[in-house]
Amino acid sequence: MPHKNLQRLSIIDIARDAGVSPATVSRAFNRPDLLKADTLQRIKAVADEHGFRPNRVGSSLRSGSTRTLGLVLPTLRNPVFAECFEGAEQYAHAHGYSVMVASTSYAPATEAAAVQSLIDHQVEGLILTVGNPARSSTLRTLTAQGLPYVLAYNESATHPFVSVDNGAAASDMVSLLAARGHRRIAIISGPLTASDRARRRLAGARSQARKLGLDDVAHLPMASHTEADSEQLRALLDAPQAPTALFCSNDLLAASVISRLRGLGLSVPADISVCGFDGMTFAALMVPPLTTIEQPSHDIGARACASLLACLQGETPPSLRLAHRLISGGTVAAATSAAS
Amino acid sequence: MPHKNLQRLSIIDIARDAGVSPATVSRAFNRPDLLKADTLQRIKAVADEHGFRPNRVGSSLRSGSTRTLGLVLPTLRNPVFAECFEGAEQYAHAHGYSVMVASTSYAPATEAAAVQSLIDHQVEGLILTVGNPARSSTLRTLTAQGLPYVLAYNESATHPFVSVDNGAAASDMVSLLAARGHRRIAIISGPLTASDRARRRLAGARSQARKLGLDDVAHLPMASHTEADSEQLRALLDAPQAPTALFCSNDLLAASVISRLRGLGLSVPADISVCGFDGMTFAALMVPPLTTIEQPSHDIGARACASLLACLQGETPPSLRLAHRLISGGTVAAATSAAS
DNA sequence: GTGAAAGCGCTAACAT
DNA sequence: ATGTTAGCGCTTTCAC
Repeated sequence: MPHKNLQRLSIIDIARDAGVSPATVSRAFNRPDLLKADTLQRIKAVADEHGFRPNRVGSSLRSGSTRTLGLVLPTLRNPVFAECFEGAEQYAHAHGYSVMVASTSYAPATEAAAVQSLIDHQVEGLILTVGNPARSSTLRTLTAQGLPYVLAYNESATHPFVSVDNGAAASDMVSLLAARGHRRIAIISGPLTASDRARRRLAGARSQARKLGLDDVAHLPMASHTEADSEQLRALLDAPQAPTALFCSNDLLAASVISRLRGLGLSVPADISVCGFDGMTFAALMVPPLTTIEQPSHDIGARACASLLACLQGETPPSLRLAHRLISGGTVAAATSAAS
Repeated sequence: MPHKNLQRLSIIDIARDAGVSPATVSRAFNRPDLLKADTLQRIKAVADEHGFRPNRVGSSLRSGSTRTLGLVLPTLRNPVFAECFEGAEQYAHAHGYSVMVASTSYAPATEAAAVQSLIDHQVEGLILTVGNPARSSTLRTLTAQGLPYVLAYNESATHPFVSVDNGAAASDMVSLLAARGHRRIAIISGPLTASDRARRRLAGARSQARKLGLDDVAHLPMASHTEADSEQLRALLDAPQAPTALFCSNDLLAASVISRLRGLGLSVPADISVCGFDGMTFAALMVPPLTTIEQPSHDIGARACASLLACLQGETPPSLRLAHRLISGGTVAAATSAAS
């Protein structure tokens, strides 16, 4: 049974008890292959007896390696990012790394602080989702420091990333809506300045709408990324030439839109069609299930982690656009005659 | 503009440049009040010029304090736990602490590994949600090590915790159902062995059902915490004396149940009533909104963190049962004549 | 196959 | 108000 060790033991104590030098104890944990079998066994026995485990702080300081990665995400309350975290966490653990997460609430100041805190902790690299890679001072800081990083969800010409092709995905969704007979589509998003992804999705949707000869795509930006405003929705739908389909730039927002529409007395998809983007697990449980674009979030996290670890090996892994998948749920119906 | 500092600077380099001793640079960052204003300013200037920040690994090793807490949760994909994380993270940051999270997937082995990893990182204390506090070997390890910890969501007679009163909350829900005329209620849960919370909720519901003279509460345990099985549901509802209301032990499961019921051709609440437990933000966006018990998850995280920090000060904060709130959504209707 | 010794970056007595 | 010094726990040449 383990002794109560209030005062933590060190490698030196174990060395003394096992009748070896501290260096040998160190080897027992890091390069066990270098030791004679019975030396190793004796050391392990003593260590176990005391419940001893090497202090990573000492180890990190001496070796200059913390084997810890940083992960910076807007919010874990969006299940999409939570999945990404779990993907990254699992991949990291499987490869001997730990991860420290920080959430930024989409605020650049919080983002900068989070990254700084992670750097202070001597993380060896970062995975992050930022508002806009092109304007991110955080990213410039990282480059200046020479600290490896990989973006997740963001796309960029100048920074390494793992994402889906947001433009193509939005385009696919517009094609689906068009195939269902919708010609007047509106995009609902959060603040564009805080999300280049929403901007890319908007651009992709508009371009495809033009290509298919649909009406101009209206854009309704909300103050929040995840909450729709009833008044704005009502105004949009009361106008002449109101859209028959609402394409929301994320699933949480889509759920909010559907809920608000119901408050306005409209039913989805009977009165109006709605779709989202993200493919959070929950979307499939909605009644009816949400029509959306599924992003492989777990994989985005895992692959971003893989890329980052490759960076740490001195490689320069390519940016990745993983496959998205259009999930046809029950919130998009065939367009009927003009609504009012 | 910051120089490119590939080779990280140390306090000694800054000291040399600023013409002071290393100790003074250390004080500039930790006890700035001890320095003469212009010494401080000079040091800060030099540090800024190089983008220097003290290495926390060195600091932790020397001071014996990492100012980092561990947080161990079943899964961040349940938004309830994500909110808890954000509550803890915010509280910790506001008090100068960082947090390392780990998710366990409800697996005891993963839980043990996660805790060990956190201990290796020399966290100063832990907040954790375990399957069953009474049988948790992890908790025994922590006690043996003398490492402070606070449970979140769990209730226990022997371990410090922050939660709601699960039994009372379940009892409230049963009262609501009874008031709506339901006399045959079934509880749907995940595996009970993996969640003492589900067990407490079941016990609370049963006790209240007896008190109100309702029929015996049936219990239908699913293989997963968050996914309902259609066959099991069908069997339950096809039986004579089928329940008119299904009380699910968490919101994710409730959403799954509602979705499966729809697959069986049943509509909620017209054909059958369903309610959940957790109060995840998303529950309010469901159509109709889910009837559930709201737990103050953000607060549970924050208060658990506060309690843990109090432990670190040598205090012994009391366990806390925070207030829950019954949210009457639209998934519970008045019971009609016996279903079939 | 194992030991001795130096030092990673920092802080905390203890001096002055 | 600031400097000197020792050492936190560990890894890593370099010996033997």
